Amino acid sequence: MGQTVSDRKVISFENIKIACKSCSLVTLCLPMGLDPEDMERLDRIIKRSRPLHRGDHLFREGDSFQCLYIVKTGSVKTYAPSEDGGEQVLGFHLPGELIGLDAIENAIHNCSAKILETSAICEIPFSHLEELSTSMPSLQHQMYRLLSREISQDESMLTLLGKNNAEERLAAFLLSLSARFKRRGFSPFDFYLSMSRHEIGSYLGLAVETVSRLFTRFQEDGLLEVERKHIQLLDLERLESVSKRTLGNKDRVQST
Amino acid sequence: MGQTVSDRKVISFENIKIACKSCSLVTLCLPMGLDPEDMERLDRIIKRSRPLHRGDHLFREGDSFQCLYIVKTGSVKTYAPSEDGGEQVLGFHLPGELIGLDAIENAIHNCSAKILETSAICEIPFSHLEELSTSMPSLQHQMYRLLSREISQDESMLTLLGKNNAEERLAAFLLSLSARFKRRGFSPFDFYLSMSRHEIGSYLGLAVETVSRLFTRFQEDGLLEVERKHIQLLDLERLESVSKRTLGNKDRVQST
DNA sequence: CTTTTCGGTTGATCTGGATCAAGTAGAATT
DNA sequence: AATTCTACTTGATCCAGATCAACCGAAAAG
Repeated sequence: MGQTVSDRKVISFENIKIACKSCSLVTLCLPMGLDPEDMERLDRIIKRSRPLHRGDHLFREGDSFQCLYIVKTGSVKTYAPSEDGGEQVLGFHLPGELIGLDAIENAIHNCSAKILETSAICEIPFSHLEELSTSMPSLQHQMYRLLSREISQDESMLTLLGKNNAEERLAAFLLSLSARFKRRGFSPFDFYLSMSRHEIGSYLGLAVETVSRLFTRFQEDGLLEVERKHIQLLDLERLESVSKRTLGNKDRVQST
Repeated sequence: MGQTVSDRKVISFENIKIACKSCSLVTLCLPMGLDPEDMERLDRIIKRSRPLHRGDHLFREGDSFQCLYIVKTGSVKTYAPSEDGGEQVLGFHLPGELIGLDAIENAIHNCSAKILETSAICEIPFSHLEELSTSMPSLQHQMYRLLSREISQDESMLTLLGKNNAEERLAAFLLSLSARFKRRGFSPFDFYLSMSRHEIGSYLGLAVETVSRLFTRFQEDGLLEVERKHIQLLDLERLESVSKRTLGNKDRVQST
Protein backbone atom coordinates (compact mmCIF):
# COMPACT_ATOMS: atom_id res chain seq x y z
CA MET A 1 0.00 0.00 0.00
CA GLY A 2 2.86 2.38 0.79
CA GLN A 3 4.46 1.13 -2.42
CA THR A 4 4.26 3.65 -5.24
CA VAL A 5 3.22 2.75 -8.75
CA SER A 6 6.78 3.16 -9.99
CA ASP A 7 8.18 0.54 -7.57
CA ARG A 8 7.73 -2.48 -9.73
CA LYS A 9 10.42 -4.84 -8.55
CA VAL A 10 7.81 -7.48 -7.84
CA ILE A 11 6.09 -8.62 -11.00
CA SER A 12 2.93 -10.53 -10.31
CA PHE A 13 0.96 -12.18 -13.06
CA GLU A 14 -2.20 -10.32 -12.16
CA ASN A 15 -0.61 -6.96 -12.01
CA ILE A 16 1.69 -6.36 -14.95
CA LYS A 17 2.85 -2.79 -14.86
CA ILE A 18 5.18 -1.92 -17.67
CA ALA A 19 6.80 1.51 -17.66
CA CYS A 20 6.21 3.66 -20.72
CA LYS A 21 9.81 3.31 -21.78
CA SER A 22 9.48 -0.46 -22.07
CA CYS A 23 5.97 -0.43 -23.52
CA SER A 24 5.64 -1.42 -27.16
CA LEU A 25 3.17 1.40 -27.73
CA VAL A 26 5.65 4.14 -26.89
CA THR A 27 5.91 5.28 -30.51
CA LEU A 28 2.20 5.94 -30.95
CA CYS A 29 0.98 6.72 -27.45
CA LEU A 30 0.94 9.84 -25.30
CA PRO A 31 4.68 9.73 -24.39
CA MET A 32 5.62 9.62 -28.08
CA GLY A 33 8.61 11.82 -28.74
CA LEU A 34 9.37 12.71 -25.12
CA ASP A 35 13.00 12.48 -24.06
CA PRO A 36 13.82 9.79 -21.46
CA GLU A 37 13.78 12.18 -18.53
CA ASP A 38 10.41 13.69 -19.42
CA MET A 39 9.04 10.24 -20.10
CA GLU A 40 10.09 9.17 -16.63
CA ARG A 41 8.26 12.13 -15.10
CA LEU A 42 5.13 11.32 -17.07
CA ASP A 43 5.46 7.68 -16.17
CA ARG A 44 5.28 8.50 -12.49
CA ILE A 45 1.79 9.97 -12.70
CA ILE A 46 0.33 7.10 -14.74
CA LYS A 47 -1.66 4.46 -12.89
CA ARG A 48 -1.93 0.98 -14.36
CA SER A 49 -4.96 -0.96 -13.28
CA ARG A 50 -5.39 -4.70 -13.21
CA PRO A 51 -7.11 -6.00 -16.35
CA LEU A 52 -10.71 -4.97 -16.85
CA HIS A 53 -13.33 -7.23 -18.37
CA ARG A 54 -15.95 -7.08 -21.09
CA GLY A 55 -18.84 -4.90 -19.98
CA ASP A 56 -16.92 -2.95 -17.33
CA HIS A 57 -17.23 0.80 -17.50
CA LEU A 58 -14.25 3.12 -17.49
CA PHE A 59 -16.67 5.95 -16.85
CA ARG A 60 -20.26 6.87 -17.55
CA GLU A 61 -21.87 9.94 -19.01
CA GLY A 62 -22.30 12.43 -16.18
CA ASP A 63 -19.38 11.15 -14.09
CA SER A 64 -17.00 13.80 -12.90
CA PHE A 65 -13.89 13.91 -15.02
CA GLN A 66 -10.72 12.89 -13.21
CA CYS A 67 -8.60 10.87 -15.60
CA LEU A 68 -7.79 10.31 -19.20
CA TYR A 69 -7.48 6.66 -20.14
CA ILE A 70 -5.24 4.91 -22.63
CA VAL A 71 -5.86 1.42 -23.91
CA LYS A 72 -2.75 -0.69 -23.37
CA THR A 73 -4.21 -3.96 -24.62
CA GLY A 74 -7.74 -4.87 -25.66
CA SER A 75 -10.40 -2.48 -26.88
CA VAL A 76 -12.98 -0.02 -25.61
CA LYS A 77 -16.02 1.66 -27.08
CA THR A 78 -17.28 5.13 -26.25
CA TYR A 79 -20.95 5.91 -26.70
CA ALA A 80 -23.61 8.46 -25.94
CA PRO A 81 -26.53 6.77 -24.17
CA SER A 82 -30.00 8.08 -24.93
CA GLU A 83 -32.95 8.15 -22.52
CA ASP A 84 -34.79 5.36 -24.34
CA GLY A 85 -32.00 2.88 -23.63
CA GLY A 86 -30.50 3.24 -27.08
CA GLU A 87 -26.98 4.45 -27.69
CA GLN A 88 -24.89 6.18 -30.32
CA VAL A 89 -21.47 4.58 -30.56
CA LEU A 90 -18.89 7.37 -30.90
CA GLY A 91 -15.72 5.37 -31.31
CA PHE A 92 -13.78 2.15 -30.88
CA HIS A 93 -10.44 2.52 -29.17
CA LEU A 94 -7.39 0.34 -29.78
CA PRO A 95 -4.08 0.14 -27.91
CA GLY A 96 -2.35 3.50 -27.64
CA GLU A 97 -5.53 5.51 -28.11
CA LEU A 98 -6.60 8.16 -25.62
CA ILE A 99 -10.10 8.19 -24.16
CA GLY A 100 -11.93 11.00 -22.39
CA LEU A 101 -10.63 14.08 -24.20
CA ASP A 102 -14.15 15.41 -24.67
CA ALA A 103 -14.57 15.75 -20.91
CA ILE A 104 -11.88 18.35 -20.30
CA GLU A 105 -14.11 21.29 -21.11
CA ASN A 106 -16.61 21.06 -18.32
CA ALA A 107 -14.99 18.43 -16.16
CA ILE A 108 -17.92 16.06 -16.72
CA HIS A 109 -17.86 13.05 -18.99
CA ASN A 110 -20.40 13.50 -21.72
CA CYS A 111 -20.16 10.01 -23.04
CA SER A 112 -19.68 6.56 -21.52
CA ALA A 113 -16.77 4.17 -22.08
CA LYS A 114 -17.21 0.42 -21.94
CA ILE A 115 -14.65 -2.38 -22.19
CA LEU A 116 -15.24 -4.63 -25.22
CA GLU A 117 -12.81 -7.44 -24.34
CA THR A 118 -10.44 -8.05 -21.44
CA SER A 119 -8.20 -5.00 -21.52
CA ALA A 120 -5.33 -3.34 -19.71
CA ILE A 121 -5.84 0.37 -19.27
CA CYS A 122 -3.50 3.18 -18.24
CA GLU A 123 -5.05 5.93 -16.19
CA ILE A 124 -3.75 9.47 -16.17
CA PRO A 125 -5.06 11.97 -13.62
CA PHE A 126 -5.72 14.98 -15.79
CA SER A 127 -4.90 17.61 -13.20
CA HIS A 128 -1.43 16.09 -12.80
CA LEU A 129 -1.01 15.82 -16.54
CA GLU A 130 -1.97 19.42 -17.04
CA GLU A 131 0.39 20.56 -14.32
CA LEU A 132 3.19 18.47 -15.77
CA SER A 133 2.58 19.88 -19.22
CA THR A 134 3.08 23.45 -18.00
CA SER A 135 6.69 22.58 -17.32
CA MET A 136 7.16 20.24 -20.28
CA PRO A 137 6.68 21.97 -23.61
CA SER A 138 7.07 18.71 -25.49
CA LEU A 139 4.26 17.14 -23.49
CA GLN A 140 2.10 20.18 -24.02
CA HIS A 141 2.80 19.95 -27.73
CA GLN A 142 1.87 16.29 -27.74
CA MET A 143 -1.42 17.08 -25.98
CA TYR A 144 -2.27 19.72 -28.56
CA ARG A 145 -1.50 17.23 -31.30
CA LEU A 146 -3.62 14.48 -29.82
CA LEU A 147 -6.56 16.77 -29.19
CA SER A 148 -6.27 18.10 -32.71
CA ARG A 149 -6.09 14.60 -34.14
CA GLU A 150 -9.27 13.67 -32.36
CA ILE A 151 -10.98 16.64 -34.00
CA SER A 152 -9.71 15.61 -37.44
CA GLN A 153 -10.95 12.09 -36.93
CA ASP A 154 -14.37 13.26 -35.84
CA GLU A 155 -14.54 15.50 -38.88
CA SER A 156 -13.77 12.69 -41.28
CA MET A 157 -16.44 10.67 -39.53
CA LEU A 158 -18.87 13.53 -40.08
CA THR A 159 -18.03 13.45 -43.77
CA LEU A 160 -18.52 9.70 -43.85
CA LEU A 161 -21.96 9.96 -42.25
CA GLY A 162 -22.94 13.02 -44.26
CA LYS A 163 -21.96 11.90 -47.74
CA ASN A 164 -21.34 8.16 -47.97
CA ASN A 165 -23.75 5.30 -48.42
CA ALA A 166 -23.89 2.09 -46.44
CA GLU A 167 -21.30 0.08 -48.36
CA GLU A 168 -18.85 2.96 -48.46
CA ARG A 169 -19.21 3.41 -44.71
CA LEU A 170 -18.59 -0.22 -43.89
CA ALA A 171 -15.64 -0.48 -46.27
CA ALA A 172 -14.10 2.67 -44.79
CA PHE A 173 -14.61 1.30 -41.30
CA LEU A 174 -12.88 -1.99 -42.08
CA LEU A 175 -9.99 -0.20 -43.77
CA SER A 176 -9.59 2.08 -40.78
CA LEU A 177 -9.41 -0.91 -38.44
CA SER A 178 -6.98 -2.62 -40.79
CA ALA A 179 -4.63 0.37 -40.87
CA ARG A 180 -4.77 0.79 -37.12
CA PHE A 181 -4.01 -2.88 -36.49
CA LYS A 182 -1.12 -2.66 -38.92
CA ARG A 183 0.42 0.31 -37.06
CA ARG A 184 0.24 -1.75 -33.90
CA GLY A 185 2.08 -4.67 -35.38
CA PHE A 186 -0.97 -6.87 -35.92
CA SER A 187 -2.05 -8.32 -39.22
CA PRO A 188 -3.94 -5.79 -41.34
CA PHE A 189 -5.70 -8.63 -43.17
CA ASP A 190 -6.79 -10.96 -40.46
CA PHE A 191 -8.28 -9.84 -37.17
CA TYR A 192 -11.10 -10.22 -34.70
CA LEU A 193 -13.91 -7.73 -34.34
CA SER A 194 -14.38 -7.11 -30.65
CA MET A 195 -17.59 -5.18 -31.27
CA SER A 196 -21.01 -6.55 -32.22
CA ARG A 197 -22.77 -5.96 -35.54
CA HIS A 198 -25.16 -3.79 -33.61
CA GLU A 199 -22.32 -1.59 -32.36
CA ILE A 200 -20.82 -1.33 -35.84
CA GLY A 201 -24.23 -0.28 -37.13
CA SER A 202 -24.65 2.35 -34.47
CA TYR A 203 -21.19 3.73 -35.16
CA LEU A 204 -21.88 3.93 -38.89
CA GLY A 205 -25.47 5.14 -38.63
CA LEU A 206 -26.86 1.89 -40.06
CA ALA A 207 -29.27 -0.81 -38.92
CA VAL A 208 -27.83 -4.13 -37.76
CA GLU A 209 -29.53 -5.89 -40.64
CA THR A 210 -27.81 -3.63 -43.15
CA VAL A 211 -24.41 -4.34 -41.64
CA SER A 212 -25.10 -8.06 -41.71
CA ARG A 213 -26.25 -7.98 -45.33
CA LEU A 214 -23.19 -5.98 -46.35
CA PHE A 215 -20.83 -8.48 -44.74
CA THR A 216 -22.57 -11.20 -46.70
CA ARG A 217 -22.36 -9.21 -49.92
CA PHE A 218 -18.71 -8.29 -49.46
CA GLN A 219 -17.98 -11.94 -48.89
CA GLU A 220 -19.90 -12.98 -52.01
CA ASP A 221 -17.94 -10.36 -53.93
CA GLY A 222 -14.67 -11.88 -52.72
CA LEU A 223 -13.64 -8.78 -50.79
CA LEU A 224 -13.39 -10.57 -47.50
CA GLU A 225 -14.07 -13.71 -45.55
CA VAL A 226 -16.03 -13.34 -42.34
CA GLU A 227 -17.15 -15.83 -39.76
CA ARG A 228 -18.70 -14.47 -36.64
CA LYS A 229 -16.06 -12.12 -35.17
CA HIS A 230 -13.18 -13.32 -37.27
CA ILE A 231 -12.56 -11.35 -40.43
CA GLN A 232 -10.04 -11.66 -43.24
CA LEU A 233 -9.69 -8.88 -45.76
CA LEU A 234 -8.88 -10.50 -49.10
CA ASP A 235 -8.56 -7.47 -51.34
CA LEU A 236 -7.64 -4.19 -49.68
CA GLU A 237 -7.39 -2.39 -53.00
CA ARG A 238 -10.91 -3.20 -54.09
CA LEU A 239 -12.16 -2.48 -50.61
CA GLU A 240 -10.47 0.90 -50.94
CA SER A 241 -12.26 1.57 -54.21
CA VAL A 242 -15.59 0.51 -52.68
CA SER A 243 -15.02 2.91 -49.80
CA LYS A 244 -14.81 5.91 -52.06
CA ARG A 245 -17.14 5.59 -54.97
CA THR A 246 -19.57 8.38 -54.38
CA LEU A 247 -20.99 8.97 -57.82
CA GLY A 248 -20.40 7.82 -61.35
CA ASN A 249 -17.79 5.25 -60.41
CA LYS A 250 -19.16 2.43 -62.51
CA ASP A 251 -16.65 -0.36 -61.86
CA ARG A 252 -19.17 -2.04 -59.63
CA VAL A 253 -18.41 -5.41 -58.19
CA GLN A 254 -20.65 -7.93 -59.91
CA SER A 255 -21.98 -10.53 -57.54
CA THR A 256 -22.55 -13.17 -60.22
CA MET B 1 4.86 49.99 -41.01
CA GLY B 2 7.07 50.36 -37.95
CA GLN B 3 3.88 50.76 -35.95
CA THR B 4 2.96 47.68 -33.95
CA VAL B 5 -0.49 46.22 -33.81
CA SER B 6 -1.00 47.44 -30.27
CA ASP B 7 -0.36 51.10 -31.21
CA ARG B 8 -3.84 52.05 -32.14
CA LYS B 9 -4.00 55.72 -31.46
CA VAL B 10 -5.12 56.32 -35.01
CA ILE B 11 -8.48 54.70 -35.67
CA SER B 12 -9.24 54.46 -39.35
CA PHE B 13 -12.62 53.34 -40.56
CA GLU B 14 -11.13 50.60 -42.68
CA ASN B 15 -8.89 49.22 -40.05
CA ILE B 16 -10.65 48.87 -36.75
CA LYS B 17 -8.38 47.05 -34.37
CA ILE B 18 -9.84 46.59 -30.96
CA ALA B 19 -7.71 45.08 -28.23
CA CYS B 20 -9.04 41.93 -26.59
CA LYS B 21 -9.68 43.79 -23.34
CA SER B 22 -12.09 46.15 -25.07
CA CYS B 23 -13.67 43.54 -27.35
CA SER B 24 -17.23 42.55 -26.54
CA LEU B 25 -16.39 38.90 -27.12
CA VAL B 26 -13.86 38.72 -24.31
CA THR B 27 -16.11 36.54 -22.14
CA LEU B 28 -16.53 33.79 -24.71
CA CYS B 29 -13.39 34.00 -26.81
CA LEU B 30 -9.86 32.64 -26.42
CA PRO B 31 -8.75 35.21 -23.80
CA MET B 32 -11.69 34.31 -21.59
CA GLY B 33 -10.65 34.18 -17.96
CA LEU B 34 -7.10 35.50 -18.45
CA ASP B 35 -5.94 38.17 -16.04
CA PRO B 36 -5.26 41.62 -17.54
CA GLU B 37 -1.52 41.12 -17.78
CA ASP B 38 -1.79 37.75 -19.53
CA MET B 39 -4.45 39.14 -21.81
CA GLU B 40 -2.13 41.93 -22.80
CA ARG B 41 0.59 39.42 -23.69
CA LEU B 42 -1.82 37.39 -25.77
CA ASP B 43 -3.14 40.54 -27.37
CA ARG B 44 0.29 41.39 -28.70
CA ILE B 45 0.57 38.26 -30.84
CA ILE B 46 -2.91 38.60 -32.38
CA LYS B 47 -3.15 40.12 -35.83
CA ARG B 48 -6.34 41.82 -36.90
CA SER B 49 -6.94 41.92 -40.59
CA ARG B 50 -9.09 44.35 -42.54
CA PRO B 51 -12.57 42.97 -43.19
CA LEU B 52 -12.80 39.99 -45.50
CA HIS B 53 -15.63 39.46 -47.94
CA ARG B 54 -18.06 36.73 -48.90
CA GLY B 55 -16.27 34.01 -50.80
CA ASP B 56 -12.77 34.82 -49.52
CA HIS B 57 -10.83 31.91 -48.14
CA LEU B 58 -9.14 31.98 -44.76
CA PHE B 59 -7.28 28.84 -45.83
CA ARG B 60 -7.74 25.86 -48.08
CA GLU B 61 -7.37 22.15 -47.52
CA GLY B 62 -3.70 21.32 -47.98
CA ASP B 63 -2.39 24.75 -46.98
CA SER B 64 0.37 24.73 -44.45
CA PHE B 65 -0.92 25.56 -41.00
CA GLN B 66 0.35 28.82 -39.59
CA CYS B 67 -2.50 30.47 -37.73
CA LEU B 68 -5.64 29.85 -35.83
CA TYR B 69 -8.47 32.22 -36.70
CA ILE B 70 -11.22 33.72 -34.60
CA VAL B 71 -14.33 35.31 -36.03
CA LYS B 72 -14.72 38.80 -34.59
CA THR B 73 -17.77 39.77 -36.62
CA GLY B 74 -19.57 37.97 -39.43
CA SER B 75 -19.49 34.25 -40.12
CA VAL B 76 -17.37 31.56 -41.71
CA LYS B 77 -17.98 28.02 -42.89
CA THR B 78 -15.47 25.18 -42.82
CA TYR B 79 -15.83 22.36 -45.30
CA ALA B 80 -14.07 19.34 -46.73
CA PRO B 81 -13.94 19.62 -50.50
CA SER B 82 -14.24 16.39 -52.49
CA GLU B 83 -12.60 15.67 -55.84
CA ASP B 84 -15.88 15.86 -57.76
CA GLY B 85 -16.39 19.49 -56.78
CA GLY B 86 -18.80 18.63 -54.01
CA GLU B 87 -18.20 19.52 -50.39
CA GLN B 88 -19.09 18.43 -46.90
CA VAL B 89 -19.79 21.41 -44.67
CA LEU B 90 -18.17 20.75 -41.28
CA GLY B 91 -19.25 23.82 -39.38
CA PHE B 92 -20.51 27.36 -39.30
CA HIS B 93 -18.53 29.73 -37.14
CA LEU B 94 -19.88 32.76 -35.33
CA PRO B 95 -18.09 35.56 -33.48
CA GLY B 96 -15.76 34.28 -30.79
CA GLU B 97 -15.37 30.84 -32.35
CA LEU B 98 -11.96 29.39 -33.13
CA ILE B 99 -11.16 27.97 -36.58
CA GLY B 100 -8.33 25.68 -37.60
CA LEU B 101 -7.92 23.47 -34.53
CA ASP B 102 -7.95 20.33 -36.65
CA ALA B 103 -4.74 21.41 -38.39
CA ILE B 104 -2.44 21.35 -35.37
CA GLU B 105 -1.68 17.66 -35.63
CA ASN B 106 0.16 17.54 -38.92
CA ALA B 107 0.59 21.25 -39.55
CA ILE B 108 -1.55 21.02 -42.70
CA HIS B 109 -5.11 22.24 -42.97
CA ASN B 110 -7.37 19.34 -43.73
CA CYS B 111 -10.41 21.41 -44.44
CA SER B 112 -11.09 24.76 -46.10
CA ALA B 113 -12.56 27.88 -44.50
CA LYS B 114 -14.64 30.35 -46.47
CA ILE B 115 -16.14 33.69 -45.45
CA LEU B 116 -19.95 33.70 -45.62
CA GLU B 117 -20.54 37.44 -45.17
CA THR B 118 -18.26 40.44 -44.68
CA SER B 119 -16.32 39.51 -41.56
CA ALA B 120 -13.56 40.72 -39.30
CA ILE B 121 -11.15 37.98 -38.34
CA CYS B 122 -8.43 37.75 -35.69
CA GLU B 123 -5.39 35.76 -36.65
CA ILE B 124 -3.19 33.99 -34.13
CA PRO B 125 0.15 32.53 -35.19
CA PHE B 126 0.03 29.12 -33.60
CA SER B 127 3.74 28.82 -32.90
CA HIS B 128 3.59 32.03 -30.86
CA LEU B 129 0.45 30.91 -29.12
CA GLU B 130 1.99 27.60 -28.19
CA GLU B 131 5.12 29.26 -26.90
CA LEU B 132 3.09 31.74 -24.91
CA SER B 133 1.00 28.95 -23.42
CA THR B 134 4.09 27.23 -22.00
CA SER B 135 4.58 30.19 -19.72
CA MET B 136 0.89 30.88 -19.11
CA PRO B 137 -0.90 27.99 -17.41
CA SER B 138 -4.23 29.75 -17.70
CA LEU B 139 -3.84 30.09 -21.44
CA GLN B 140 -2.79 26.47 -21.72
CA HIS B 141 -5.85 25.51 -19.74
CA GLN B 142 -8.04 27.57 -22.00
CA MET B 143 -6.55 25.86 -25.07
CA TYR B 144 -7.26 22.44 -23.62
CA ARG B 145 -10.81 23.50 -22.91
CA LEU B 146 -11.41 24.87 -26.37
CA LEU B 147 -9.94 21.82 -28.08
CA SER B 148 -12.02 19.58 -25.84
CA ARG B 149 -15.15 21.58 -26.56
CA GLU B 150 -14.61 21.16 -30.28
CA ILE B 151 -14.46 17.39 -29.76
CA SER B 152 -17.68 17.44 -27.74
CA GLN B 153 -19.42 19.44 -30.42
CA ASP B 154 -18.29 17.11 -33.16
CA GLU B 155 -19.50 14.17 -31.12
CA SER B 156 -22.95 15.61 -30.68
CA MET B 157 -23.00 16.25 -34.40
CA LEU B 158 -22.12 12.59 -34.95
CA THR B 159 -25.06 11.62 -32.79
CA LEU B 160 -27.33 13.97 -34.71
CA LEU B 161 -26.29 12.47 -38.05
CA GLY B 162 -26.29 8.92 -36.76
CA LYS B 163 -29.64 8.83 -35.00
CA ASN B 164 -31.88 11.73 -35.94
CA ASN B 165 -34.17 12.21 -38.89
CA ALA B 166 -34.41 15.23 -41.14
CA GLU B 167 -36.81 17.34 -39.08
CA GLU B 168 -34.94 16.64 -35.85
CA ARG B 169 -31.70 17.68 -37.50
CA LEU B 170 -33.01 20.95 -38.84
CA ALA B 171 -34.74 21.82 -35.58
CA ALA B 172 -31.56 21.09 -33.64
CA PHE B 173 -29.56 23.20 -36.05
CA LEU B 174 -31.87 26.19 -35.68
CA LEU B 175 -31.86 25.88 -31.91
CA SER B 176 -28.09 25.73 -31.86
CA LEU B 177 -27.87 28.91 -33.92
CA SER B 178 -30.46 30.53 -31.70
CA ALA B 179 -28.53 29.72 -28.53
CA ARG B 180 -25.27 30.90 -30.00
CA PHE B 181 -26.76 34.19 -31.15
CA LYS B 182 -28.26 34.67 -27.74
CA ARG B 183 -24.88 34.23 -26.00
CA ARG B 184 -23.50 36.89 -28.31
CA GLY B 185 -26.15 39.38 -27.39
CA PHE B 186 -28.21 39.00 -30.56
CA SER B 187 -31.84 38.05 -30.70
CA PRO B 188 -32.35 34.30 -30.30
CA PHE B 189 -35.66 34.58 -32.16
CA ASP B 190 -34.92 36.72 -35.13
CA PHE B 191 -31.78 36.42 -37.22
CA TYR B 192 -30.32 36.10 -40.68
CA LEU B 193 -28.96 32.88 -42.07
CA SER B 194 -25.68 33.70 -43.73
CA MET B 195 -25.46 30.25 -45.30
CA SER B 196 -27.44 28.87 -48.24
CA ARG B 197 -30.00 26.07 -48.07
CA HIS B 198 -27.49 23.96 -49.89
CA GLU B 199 -24.88 24.55 -47.19
CA ILE B 200 -27.37 23.79 -44.44
CA GLY B 201 -28.24 20.57 -46.25
CA SER B 202 -24.62 19.56 -46.59
CA TYR B 203 -23.98 20.26 -42.93
CA LEU B 204 -26.99 18.19 -41.88
CA GLY B 205 -26.52 15.38 -44.39
CA LEU B 206 -29.71 16.31 -46.27
CA ALA B 207 -30.63 17.34 -49.82
CA VAL B 208 -31.40 21.00 -50.49
CA GLU B 209 -34.97 20.12 -51.40
CA THR B 210 -35.49 18.44 -48.06
CA VAL B 211 -34.25 21.50 -46.20
CA SER B 212 -36.51 23.73 -48.24
CA ARG B 213 -39.55 21.52 -47.66
CA LEU B 214 -38.86 21.40 -43.94
CA PHE B 215 -38.70 25.19 -43.71
CA THR B 216 -42.05 25.33 -45.43
CA ARG B 217 -43.50 22.70 -43.14
CA PHE B 218 -42.15 24.30 -39.97
CA GLN B 219 -43.67 27.56 -41.14
CA GLU B 220 -47.04 25.91 -41.83
CA ASP B 221 -46.87 24.39 -38.37
CA GLY B 222 -46.34 27.82 -36.85
CA LEU B 223 -42.90 27.01 -35.52
CA LEU B 224 -41.20 29.78 -37.42
CA GLU B 225 -41.50 32.42 -40.06
CA VAL B 226 -38.93 32.36 -42.82
CA GLU B 227 -38.39 34.55 -45.84
CA ARG B 228 -35.27 33.99 -47.82
CA LYS B 229 -32.39 34.43 -45.32
CA HIS B 230 -34.44 36.05 -42.62
CA ILE B 231 -35.80 33.71 -40.00
CA GLN B 232 -37.95 34.20 -36.92
CA LEU B 233 -38.39 31.40 -34.44
CA LEU B 234 -41.92 31.63 -33.07
CA ASP B 235 -41.97 28.74 -30.63
CA LEU B 236 -38.65 27.62 -29.20
CA GLU B 237 -40.29 25.12 -26.90
CA ARG B 238 -42.08 23.23 -29.63
CA LEU B 239 -38.98 23.44 -31.79
CA GLU B 240 -37.11 21.87 -28.89
CA SER B 241 -39.60 19.03 -28.72
CA VAL B 242 -39.38 18.51 -32.49
CA SER B 243 -35.60 18.31 -32.22
CA LYS B 244 -35.71 15.36 -29.88
CA ARG B 245 -38.52 13.05 -30.72
CA THR B 246 -36.74 9.95 -31.83
CA LEU B 247 -39.37 7.30 -31.32
CA GLY B 248 -42.74 6.98 -29.74
CA ASN B 249 -43.12 10.69 -29.08
CA LYS B 250 -46.62 11.02 -30.49
CA ASP B 251 -47.38 14.69 -29.88
CA ARG B 252 -46.85 15.35 -33.55
CA VAL B 253 -47.49 18.78 -34.92
CA GLN B 254 -50.62 18.66 -37.05
CA SER B 255 -50.37 20.78 -40.16
CA THR B 256 -54.11 21.30 -40.50
C1' DC C 1 -34.94 48.28 -68.54
C1' DT C 2 -34.13 43.61 -70.07
C1' DT C 3 -31.83 39.42 -69.63
C1' DT C 4 -29.36 36.05 -67.29
C1' DT C 5 -28.14 33.67 -63.40
C1' DC C 6 -28.64 31.47 -59.34
C1' DG C 7 -30.81 30.22 -55.05
C1' DG C 8 -34.90 28.54 -53.64
C1' DT C 9 -39.45 26.17 -53.91
C1' DT C 10 -42.68 22.64 -55.17
C1' DG C 11 -44.30 18.42 -57.33
C1' DA C 12 -43.70 13.58 -58.99
C1' DT C 13 -41.23 9.52 -58.74
C1' DC C 14 -37.84 6.29 -57.20
C1' DT C 15 -34.90 3.72 -54.05
C1' DG C 16 -31.53 2.60 -50.31
C1' DG C 17 -31.86 1.24 -46.26
C1' DA C 18 -35.15 0.93 -42.23
C1' DT C 19 -38.43 -1.87 -40.23
C1' DC C 20 -40.91 -6.01 -39.42
C1' DA C 21 -40.82 -10.89 -39.06
C1' DA C 22 -38.98 -15.38 -38.80
C1' DG C 23 -35.48 -18.53 -38.36
C1' DT C 24 -30.52 -20.27 -36.98
C1' DA C 25 -26.65 -21.21 -34.38
C1' DG C 26 -23.10 -20.23 -30.52
C1' DA C 27 -22.47 -19.55 -25.94
C1' DA C 28 -24.00 -19.50 -21.42
C1' DT C 29 -27.00 -21.67 -17.76
C1' DT C 30 -29.45 -25.51 -15.81
C1' DA D 1 -27.70 -32.94 -22.41
C1' DA D 2 -31.38 -29.82 -22.42
C1' DT D 3 -32.60 -24.97 -22.24
C1' DT D 4 -32.25 -20.41 -22.49
C1' DC D 5 -30.45 -16.42 -24.32
C1' DT D 6 -28.42 -13.54 -27.46
C1' DA D 7 -26.08 -12.32 -31.65
C1' DC D 8 -26.60 -12.81 -36.17
C1' DT D 9 -28.72 -13.79 -40.69
C1' DT D 10 -32.14 -13.67 -44.27
C1' DG D 11 -36.47 -12.48 -46.48
C1' DA D 12 -40.48 -9.32 -47.29
C1' DT D 13 -42.31 -4.91 -47.10
C1' DC D 14 -42.37 -0.02 -46.40
C1' DC D 15 -41.17 4.75 -46.32
C1' DA D 16 -38.21 8.95 -45.53
C1' DG D 17 -35.73 11.30 -48.08
C1' DA D 18 -33.05 11.38 -52.55
C1' DT D 19 -33.45 12.37 -57.20
C1' DC D 20 -35.42 14.30 -61.29
C1' DA D 21 -37.87 18.02 -63.31
C1' DA D 22 -40.14 22.31 -63.69
C1' DC D 23 -40.79 26.69 -62.18
C1' DC D 24 -40.28 31.22 -59.62
C1' DG D 25 -38.38 35.45 -58.21
C1' DA D 26 -34.49 38.31 -56.50
C1' DA D 27 -30.45 40.20 -57.73
C1' DA D 28 -26.68 40.74 -60.75
C1' DA D 29 -25.07 41.75 -65.36
C1' DG D 30 -25.60 43.66 -69.72
